[in-house]
Amino acid sequence: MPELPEVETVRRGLQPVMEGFRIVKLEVRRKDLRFPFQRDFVERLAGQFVTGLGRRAKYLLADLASGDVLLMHLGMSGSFRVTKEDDERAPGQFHHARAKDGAHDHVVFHMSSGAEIVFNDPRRFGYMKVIARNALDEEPLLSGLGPEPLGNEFDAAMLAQSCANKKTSLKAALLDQRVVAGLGNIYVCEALFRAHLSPRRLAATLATKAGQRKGVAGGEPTDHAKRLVTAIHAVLNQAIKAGGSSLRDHRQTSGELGYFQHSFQVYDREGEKCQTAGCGGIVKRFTQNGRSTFWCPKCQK
DNA sequence: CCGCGGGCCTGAGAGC
DNA sequence: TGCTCTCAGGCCCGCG
Repeated sequence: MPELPEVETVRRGLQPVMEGFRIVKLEVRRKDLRFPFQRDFVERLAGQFVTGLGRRAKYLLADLASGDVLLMHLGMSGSFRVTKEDDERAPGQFHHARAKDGAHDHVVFHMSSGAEIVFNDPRRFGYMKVIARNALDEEPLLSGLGPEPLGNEFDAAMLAQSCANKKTSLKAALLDQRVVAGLGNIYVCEALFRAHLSPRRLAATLATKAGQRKGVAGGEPTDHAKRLVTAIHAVLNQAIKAGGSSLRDHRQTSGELGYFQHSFQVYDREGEKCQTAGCGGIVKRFTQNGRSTFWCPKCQK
């Protein structure tokens, strides 16, 4: 479930207890998540010093002093919870709460910082994999990813160009991690709403006719493409500031809820009045490529 | 190559 | 209460 803002929130929560510390002990409580763990997974991580914690799209990447990188993905229901081992007996209710879903606590990192970091994932669509840093460029999980939506290289011209030859809807294009990496169903709906663009629109309409024929980078972005990039930036930055969105599973690593869900304007708001000033439309829902789309047919064109 | 639909899992909530 | 059905923030894979 986590999209870029949730993953970034998790990264910021883990960084202070992982970066600059050693993985004293690693518990792996099952043989697989989405994929089986590598045979040497534990031995390559146990005792290792973490030099940095980064993010690429919806992936977390922990750099190790050994030259390996630990790649982590939260799937739909993955989460990390941090507690200090030294205040372990303080919150009695904590142990109580943990016993409740302890069944899905699959991986536990015991850090030299004194932190205990538990990865919980009921649906097990998440996964972890250790890769040599110098083989990162050939890693199939990462190699197809498009630009970071908050990175410098992502702009209207680039978005228009990568949409120019697409035969899908704009909604599907934005969910395609090869076009832009990190958006998911919620933030695509929200960005399209804020840009007043229809999810049904053909993706290729973001480029001018000339740009579509040429298919050249730096070609001709339309005002629509500019508006969309602005909306994507805005919604992601606001969501990160709010600690992400907590619908079902996502929490900050401290256990606190994110609160961007209160700022959704269309997602999960079917039947509500459109929030665009003076619009008066009603938020509708329909299915596109097997996913729910929420939008206002009146002001999104 | 591209786009789509199925499948992977569990749990929450609605309706009966 | 409990059963059945639908749906969920993602992404890999096989098919046409």
